[in-house]
Amino acid sequence: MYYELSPRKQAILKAIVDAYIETGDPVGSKALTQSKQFVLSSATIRNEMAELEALGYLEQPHTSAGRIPTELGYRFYVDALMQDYALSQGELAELNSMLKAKTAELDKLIQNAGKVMANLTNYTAIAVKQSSGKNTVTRFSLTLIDENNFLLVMVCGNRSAKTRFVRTDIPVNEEVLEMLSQVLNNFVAGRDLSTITLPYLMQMENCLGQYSGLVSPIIKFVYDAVGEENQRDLRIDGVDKLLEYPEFLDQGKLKDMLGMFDRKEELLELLDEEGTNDVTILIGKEKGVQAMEGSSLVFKKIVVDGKTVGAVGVIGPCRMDYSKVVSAIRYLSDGIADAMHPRPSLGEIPPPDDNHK
Amino acid sequence: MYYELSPRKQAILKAIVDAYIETGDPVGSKALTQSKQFVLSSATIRNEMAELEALGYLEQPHTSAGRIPTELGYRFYVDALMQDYALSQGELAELNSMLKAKTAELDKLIQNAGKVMANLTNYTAIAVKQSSGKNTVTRFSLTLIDENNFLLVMVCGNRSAKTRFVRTDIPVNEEVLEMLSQVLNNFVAGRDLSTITLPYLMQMENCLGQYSGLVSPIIKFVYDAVGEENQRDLRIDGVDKLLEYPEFLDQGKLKDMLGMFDRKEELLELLDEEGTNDVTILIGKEKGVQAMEGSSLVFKKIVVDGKTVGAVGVIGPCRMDYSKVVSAIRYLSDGIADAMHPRPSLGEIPPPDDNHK
DNA sequence: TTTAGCACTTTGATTAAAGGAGTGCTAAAC
DNA sequence: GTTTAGCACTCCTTTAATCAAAGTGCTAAA
Repeated sequence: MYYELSPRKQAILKAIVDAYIETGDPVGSKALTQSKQFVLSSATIRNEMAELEALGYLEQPHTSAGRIPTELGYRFYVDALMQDYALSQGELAELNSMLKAKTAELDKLIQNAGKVMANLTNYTAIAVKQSSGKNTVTRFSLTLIDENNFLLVMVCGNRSAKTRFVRTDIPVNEEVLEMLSQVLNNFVAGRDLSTITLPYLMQMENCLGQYSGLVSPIIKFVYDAVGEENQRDLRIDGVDKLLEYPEFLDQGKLKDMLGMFDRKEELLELLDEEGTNDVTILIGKEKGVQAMEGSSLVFKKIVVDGKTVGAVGVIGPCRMDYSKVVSAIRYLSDGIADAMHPRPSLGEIPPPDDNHK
Repeated sequence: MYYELSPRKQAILKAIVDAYIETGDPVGSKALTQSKQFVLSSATIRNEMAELEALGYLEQPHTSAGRIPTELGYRFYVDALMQDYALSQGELAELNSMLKAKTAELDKLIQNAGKVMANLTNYTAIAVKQSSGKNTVTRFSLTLIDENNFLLVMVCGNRSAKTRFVRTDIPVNEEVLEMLSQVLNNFVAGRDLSTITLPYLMQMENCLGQYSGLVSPIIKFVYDAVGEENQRDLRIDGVDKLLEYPEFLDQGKLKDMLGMFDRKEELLELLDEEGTNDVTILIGKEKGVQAMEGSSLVFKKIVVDGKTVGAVGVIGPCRMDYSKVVSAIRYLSDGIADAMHPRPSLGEIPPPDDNHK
């Protein structure tokens, strides 16, 4: 698809995107000739720009403004034209000081990553602790608190556990809980989380005799817990950075963004983007999310021992300093993975056994 | 301080604040006479307004606009003039549906409280789970996973639970865990979290015989969990609601707010505001926080058994529908407290100082 | 194929004028 | 003494008009 662009067109496109990223003003033919990098007249450049526009890489805000890149233009830029950015000493120092902090705790690392990222790039940062896709329920454990309250613990295959306090109007005791626990384990233990649906859980009701009244709260909690387990913890830092970019002064855009930050699900879906294990760049509405119009999301998964444990990234206007952002994200994501990897020390979560039991 | 206001001045002030809260436009003398509630000419009202301005309750955006309340004006309004707002059927239903969810888990309740609050009031909601300094460990529960792994669950007095996977090189089985659990419960259950220090935990080592090797990961976990439990978790919902109020279109204000939401410490400090146990209203820069200029924070602590376990509130423009907000917050805060500590007639949760086992 | 030249469009900033809202003050009425 | 009608004044907002700047597309020549 891209081969249709002559080297000269590519060079012009690159120059336009670079300039637009830097200034935010539409760039005209004259500005390019003045930058000395082309020995062409503005008229020639105008012709090329007109063709780039016809091909869909550029657009004009209005008849007589300069050109700005379209989503396709940015796409081509990041795929083929963008140069690597070498992080400065100061930037490296900032990133390292965070990574060197003596904690191998993923939560903390990811939390800090967001802050550092927002600070360094001057875009809003996102950081997510991500549970790996396939997960099973290992077992349930019920702990009596008093006759109207017990604690439900759901232990998952990926070494995580969810707890939930359950209040019940039907008095319970150790024996009842034992019984309940067996039924629950028979029904749900060992199953993949995704196969635990509401209708499936309903079947439990029959097995509980006089305690079938307990089933509905429990079903709800199991269902919630399953949902929660699939829910990842998304942090967003530096929301106020959005305001530094005029594209978000339009209050409609800003509202879209803030709404998305609030809801989070949409954002998490975008982060699920499979594919590459390197930095992923989503430009504008590429993935069909309306609220992303005019914005780009750049992120990289954090992979430890072949498992995705989270991701860090940045969200900002399409007119984003991609090369710097990509370098920073790559460095940070890899750095966190490194920090997580070594030293199996006390109290840490052990690496997953291939089989237990 | 307030006695200097004649009843008529108070009525006029109230009418102005009410009108301004509703429309957001400065209100002039004519508008008040047209509202039929005063049998006075606009000239008389103008005189009163001029005096109210001299006293510091009103101000004019410019020479020939109407008047708007000053911070002092709002203060007097909420302290003395504001009428109670009766929540509508629909609003009550919304609040109740959240409270009725059969979970006594504070985290979830507070999480949902924020969402419901933002939705109901149309202002940005804040919800904080505040560990009261005083929290106790109710009990421990150990669940075997396989001979080298078990799950440690710590149940706290304030209805929260922490879990941790423990891997051990010393093979364990149900009996060992039972024994461990007893030792743990003897040592730690019922104690205030703040009294659980590292040296104290170390003493456990002696009681465990051949399993004393297990103690160190457990100690680390308990210690971590205690720390985590003391951390306050501030959630902010409905940030995009800010954009519905023209006072935040001024991008400076908006940036201040978003910055404050990002940092959180400042906000947490404001929430620490002691004093009343009812709804607290902070207007503008009253507490010396620059970023709060033009904004108000309304919140109420959630108190269970005399202990503050969190708070819910709302943040928005000074021109806020205080009466509705206050009603909603009061209802929700009390409702959560109830849900955490249901009526004793059901004989449910024993007060935390009760003996355990 | 490239370029110089030029007419054309659109934006943004500036200015001027008109309209509106609300006030403060004065003097008269209650 | 209080209240009110009347009126001049101030300041904001909107609209329209003008002007300069920026950038383009097109044509014709190099």
